Amino acid sequence: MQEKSSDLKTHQWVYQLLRSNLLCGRIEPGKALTIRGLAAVLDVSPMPIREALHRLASEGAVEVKGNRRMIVPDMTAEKFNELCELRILLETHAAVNALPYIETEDIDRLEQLDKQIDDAIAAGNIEDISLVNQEFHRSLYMNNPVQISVPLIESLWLQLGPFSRVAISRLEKVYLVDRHQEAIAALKQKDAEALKQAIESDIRDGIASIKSIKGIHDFFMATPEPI
Amino acid sequence: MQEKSSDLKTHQWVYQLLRSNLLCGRIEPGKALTIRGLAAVLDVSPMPIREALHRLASEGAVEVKGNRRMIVPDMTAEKFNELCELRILLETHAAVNALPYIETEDIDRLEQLDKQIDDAIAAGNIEDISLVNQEFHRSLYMNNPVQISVPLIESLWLQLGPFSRVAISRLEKVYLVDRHQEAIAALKQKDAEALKQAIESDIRDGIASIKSIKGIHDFFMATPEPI
DNA sequence: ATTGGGGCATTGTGATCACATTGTCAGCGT
DNA sequence: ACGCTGACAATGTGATCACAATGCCCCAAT
Repeated sequence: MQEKSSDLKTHQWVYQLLRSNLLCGRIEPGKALTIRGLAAVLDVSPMPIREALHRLASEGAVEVKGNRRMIVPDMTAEKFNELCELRILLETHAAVNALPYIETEDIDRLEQLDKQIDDAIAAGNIEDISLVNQEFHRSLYMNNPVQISVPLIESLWLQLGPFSRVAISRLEKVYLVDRHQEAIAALKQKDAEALKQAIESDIRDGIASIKSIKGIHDFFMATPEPI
Repeated sequence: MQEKSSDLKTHQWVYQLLRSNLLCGRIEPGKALTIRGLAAVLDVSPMPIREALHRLASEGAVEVKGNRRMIVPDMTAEKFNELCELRILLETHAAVNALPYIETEDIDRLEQLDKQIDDAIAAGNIEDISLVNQEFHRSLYMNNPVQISVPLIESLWLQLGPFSRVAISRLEKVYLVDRHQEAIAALKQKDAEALKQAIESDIRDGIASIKSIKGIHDFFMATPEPI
């Protein structure tokens, strides 16, 4: 567990902590979260936990069940498809709209991040793969000074995160056609259509590899597993 | 001010109250919101206000400035364009994905809502126009049992709401090609492409009428008004 | 008259407490 | 042995309090 940075409000620290743990899947779907429980673990009062948890709930990262329980939502096949479709819609839009603002130093940073992803894949560090991959996408989209879409995209990531981890951990090997290289090439050529295709392919590759997992249907709650 | 329904948590009541006031533009851009101030007005403790305000902040409806002040964000021309583009992306997607689930009784409800909009326009009730129009769109998209996109769309509405009101109030007359009728016709025929076109045209009509307002640039903060 | 400083008011934050509601489980009755 | 009931534990919620930080404003000094 990371130390709390001193110039950060407690509720922000809690939020970022929970958020990053959800994004990289360290908190699993179905996990129950209680205010007092987390307060005891993190050694703060229940108040900042409430704030963080409610914010995550409003972003769809946790689900408030009935009147008492908060859990990390289970994934269904339909939800998964919809989340991926929305990722493609929003992220291709965000990428194309960031394109005019890309400088060479931004491309350098993206190449550096892509290298970090390769390292994480080589090391088999699933949590780093998720986090650095998200950082790659985010630092691409953030070049657009008008930031409306990134929070929406991150909401999708939050909902996909916990499930992705359990899914990816079932992959024997994370193969990747390097769509990030295609995206970087498109950035260098200022080719919006190629960039859009690269981002969409990148996302679809992830979907395809998850769907190729044997027994993946066991992880979808709403899809009754075949006998 | 509406009475608090008894089976509603206080913070939910506050949230919905602020939210609907933002959506219909009853709270203007630049308006400063303080926890204690609202607590005094609504006669509740500061705690549920904090919750509601922070949630609205995470949805982009209010902006936390520096360390102390919370204000309703000002609109810029660039933000406005991006918000509208994202509305088109997400809402056409949501409409098309809701199409398979539309029953005849759903269409009845939509026609009823469309009629309410006409009444509100005839009465010149700007707040009702906004609220009922949003209800029309929402009740269309909500037919899809997989609800991921609606919260994202509502976040866009929240950011557009306060600005729309001051803009629409400058329209001498709210003319409307009735795109809702086109949408309803597309629903009846189960024509996805026509539905998509109707929704996109509906949104673009709104943009066009706002952009046609003389002196509209005075409302965009980032566009310096001519001397 | 203008400007800088100091004190007061206001604000957000977080801890603690009190309370209502709900889940859980032991113990009793059948 | 099974089911119901009542009490206790746990949980979310909201109010109140204390505190630090920031803004504001009046007053004094130049």
